[in-house]
Amino acid sequence: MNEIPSRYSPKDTEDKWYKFWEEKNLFSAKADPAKKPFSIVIPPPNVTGILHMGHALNNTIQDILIRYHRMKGEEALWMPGTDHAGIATQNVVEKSIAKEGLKRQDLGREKFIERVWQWREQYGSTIIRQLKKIGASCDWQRTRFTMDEEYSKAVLEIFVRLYEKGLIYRGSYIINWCPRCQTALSDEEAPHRDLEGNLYYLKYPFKDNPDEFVVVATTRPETMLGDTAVAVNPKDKRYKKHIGRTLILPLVNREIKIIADSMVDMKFGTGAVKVTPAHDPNDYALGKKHNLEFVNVMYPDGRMNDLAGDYKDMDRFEAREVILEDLKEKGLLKKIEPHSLSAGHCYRCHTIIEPYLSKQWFVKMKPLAKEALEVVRKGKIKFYPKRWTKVYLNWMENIQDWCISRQIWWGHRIPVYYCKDCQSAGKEESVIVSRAKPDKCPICGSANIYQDEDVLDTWFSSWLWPFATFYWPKESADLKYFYPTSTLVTAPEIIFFWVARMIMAGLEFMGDIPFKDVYIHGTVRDIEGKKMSKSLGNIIDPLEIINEYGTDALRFSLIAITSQGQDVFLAKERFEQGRNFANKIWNASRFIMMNLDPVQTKTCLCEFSKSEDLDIINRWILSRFYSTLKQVNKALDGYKFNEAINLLYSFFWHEFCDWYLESIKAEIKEKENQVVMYKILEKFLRLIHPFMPFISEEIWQNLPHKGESIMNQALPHLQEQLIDKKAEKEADMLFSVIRSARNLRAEIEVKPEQKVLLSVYAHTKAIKKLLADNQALVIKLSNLEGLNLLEAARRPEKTISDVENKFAQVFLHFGSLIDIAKEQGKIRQEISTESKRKEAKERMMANPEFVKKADPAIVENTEREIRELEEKIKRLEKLLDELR
RNA sequence: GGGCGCUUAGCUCAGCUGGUUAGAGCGUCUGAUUUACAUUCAGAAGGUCAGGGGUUCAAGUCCCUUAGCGCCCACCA
Repeated sequence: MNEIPSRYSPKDTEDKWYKFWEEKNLFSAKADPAKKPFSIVIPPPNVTGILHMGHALNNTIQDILIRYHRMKGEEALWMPGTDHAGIATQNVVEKSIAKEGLKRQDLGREKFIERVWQWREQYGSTIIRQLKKIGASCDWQRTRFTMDEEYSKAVLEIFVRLYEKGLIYRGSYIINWCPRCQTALSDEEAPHRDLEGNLYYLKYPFKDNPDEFVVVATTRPETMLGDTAVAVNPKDKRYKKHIGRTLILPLVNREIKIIADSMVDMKFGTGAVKVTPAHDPNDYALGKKHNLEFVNVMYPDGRMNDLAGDYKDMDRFEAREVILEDLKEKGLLKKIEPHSLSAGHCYRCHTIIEPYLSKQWFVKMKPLAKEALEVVRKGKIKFYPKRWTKVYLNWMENIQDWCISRQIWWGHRIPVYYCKDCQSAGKEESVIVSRAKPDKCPICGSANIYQDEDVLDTWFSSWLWPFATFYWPKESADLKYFYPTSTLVTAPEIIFFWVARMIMAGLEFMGDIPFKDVYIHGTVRDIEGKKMSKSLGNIIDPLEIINEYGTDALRFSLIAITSQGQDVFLAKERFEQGRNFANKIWNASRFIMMNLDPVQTKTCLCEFSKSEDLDIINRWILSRFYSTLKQVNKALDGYKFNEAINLLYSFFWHEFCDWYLESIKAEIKEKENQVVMYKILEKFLRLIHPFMPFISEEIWQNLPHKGESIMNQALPHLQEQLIDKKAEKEADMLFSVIRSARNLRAEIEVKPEQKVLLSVYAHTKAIKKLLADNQALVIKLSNLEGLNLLEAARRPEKTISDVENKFAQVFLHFGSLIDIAKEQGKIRQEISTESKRKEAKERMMANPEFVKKADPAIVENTEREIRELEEKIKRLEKLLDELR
């Protein structure tokens, strides 16, 4: 066994085991009525995606849950797949063809979409390969894509059903328009960001008196070209007399009226607001109400159009500057004030959104939201951490209709057709909503029909993910078995986009919630708290970490620093802890394997069923293992991953390695040591496997074992009878004497190789017996020449004492005379600290309220502590006396 | 304008339903290398739990408040 290298090398093991798991088909899940289902649908990454730390965290958490439940004996399905990510993907492919000097319009719709599919063939599996690198145990044979034929059918089905139910409508409204992507966006896709801008005060002259003005304030002066009114509050004394008068809109010389509406805030700006119904949602409402003209002055790409007169073809921001210049020249720019405002930004390209009037398709959300609110309010769906519940409810309560049409090519084309003949006959626009392309117009019978050019919002397909991945609307045994899924693991950014909508879709189309628990993890940030992004250059690439430290190290460290739902501040050095831990597991296992008699691994622990059959150290470590197991289970069931992994870490390193293996080292060939160390290692590997799948498999395969892979073994079964609090206490006592000895050695700088004599006066007979029974252990671990158990509480000559030990007075024999003053100082210090503690406790006891109201166990505890402190102080005083 | 989170050791953070002397990792300091692991071991130093007020027998923990940092939502022209 000497050929096992002394360092764990992830590169030699990871790909090997991943391939093995795949070949053995160990990730696959089937509906099995005999087992409890556990299912997770992956938040489908964009096909354009490459793995970042957020993915690494998100998918590590899911993999831990899946592996954990699989090993618990449940039928665990992790449904993988990718999202076609309409705008993002189209942008990427547009960039790629731009290298050939092409625009998508040059290719035409069909050819362009062909190119996107080609692109997907070539690069679309990158993210999947990368997920495999982090150990994700998805059922890859089920991998879905939101543009798959079956999936697309589900998307159209949903559209048609919602339309038939009257929940989808088409209409002209002010929507969020990205002039760069040239498409409408939903409100969620246009997050507001603060901007430092200006408030411009413009003078609009009266028609009947050009020397008289109304001053309006605006942040977007370029939209003035589309003004069709000026509004004032009817209660505003300043303007009351002007209501109904006509103004001449400067630069365009359009006549516009002053109208009155209570919506106008008298306190803002001048109290008079220019009304641009085609370029502002508020103004749109005013326009509708007051029957104003809607003048759209921009092209879809953000340049001014022919209604903008001289400003035609200028970009909107260029036009702003020129318009201001021109107004200034005419003396119509009264002043400019700095003004901070916020504006929507395209979530794909960060361009400032233009509120834009256009005809789009919408989903009525209020009816869908009703039940989605109920299921969360009633706790049928639970958020972890809980606080996200409120965020969800708040959004759902104020839900707005959802703009679902996008003016791009890549996506599910809207299943709506129009009849050209009807249109040219000037009839009401005929809308044919159909799952398949109709042959002829149902009204006029003409075959001259065409499909709506728009595609659907990507999220309109994502919200079906928990059931469309099971080939809904077909009924299948899998859908029945695995739906509703168990847990959804995602990031907070995605609650509105996806989580909320999945809940609505699930309830509407499946008649049931899509998942029971929603675990929201934090955002991965850099060490300064900034979001990791390419443009900031602060990315830590998970693949680089895997390369340098190993996947298990990556997973360990990510999980260890992620407390429930808090953002993760990441520095590269954090992965050293994971790497070191993997190495520790490796070396402890290596040590065990080098000393393992394979015959003994067949021995059942139950041979030592009576506790006295095992020595204290073995009883202790077994108890500690099962206590840890119990706590880990509890932590995982409550989604406290960091707690679970920290428990495993400190158990293995600080208890199993530092104390247990060191304790049994000299007698490692003893049968009981052989059996216990082997059993614990093997069980520990199973327990750590969900967190660190590769190293656990590698070692487990090299240990004597039954079964083909650790990943389909059962989790260690909790053996309550082996949790032995008495053994834990006794081991603590032994360790504390050993620690005392080590401290004293350090205090007087005894050379490590120098053996010294230790005298101990145990506070109770039980402790004395324990020490007597385990002399060899204490001697070994403190490097003593002997252990002298004292009959009386008297200081032996030329010794120093450990004043802090709770269980015994510990004296280290020191060859020459000791520094009496120092020893006295130490003791006095301790007497003083302990006296203060005792006084504090006595004050508590003297308080009748405490005795009356506190938990009796606490009171009893306090009393006991006072007694113990009293005894300790007495002992210390005696020690001090003896020094005189 | 609302809402949420954070403030605990030099750094990054745990700390659950209030109850022993508040913990970890990293870093620092002392010592150790024929011994499974220097990616290691033994030990040490380091904290008025952001400030103020309150509730309670008892507050890092619950409530109020102030300040700083961060995030989310909102039709502030």
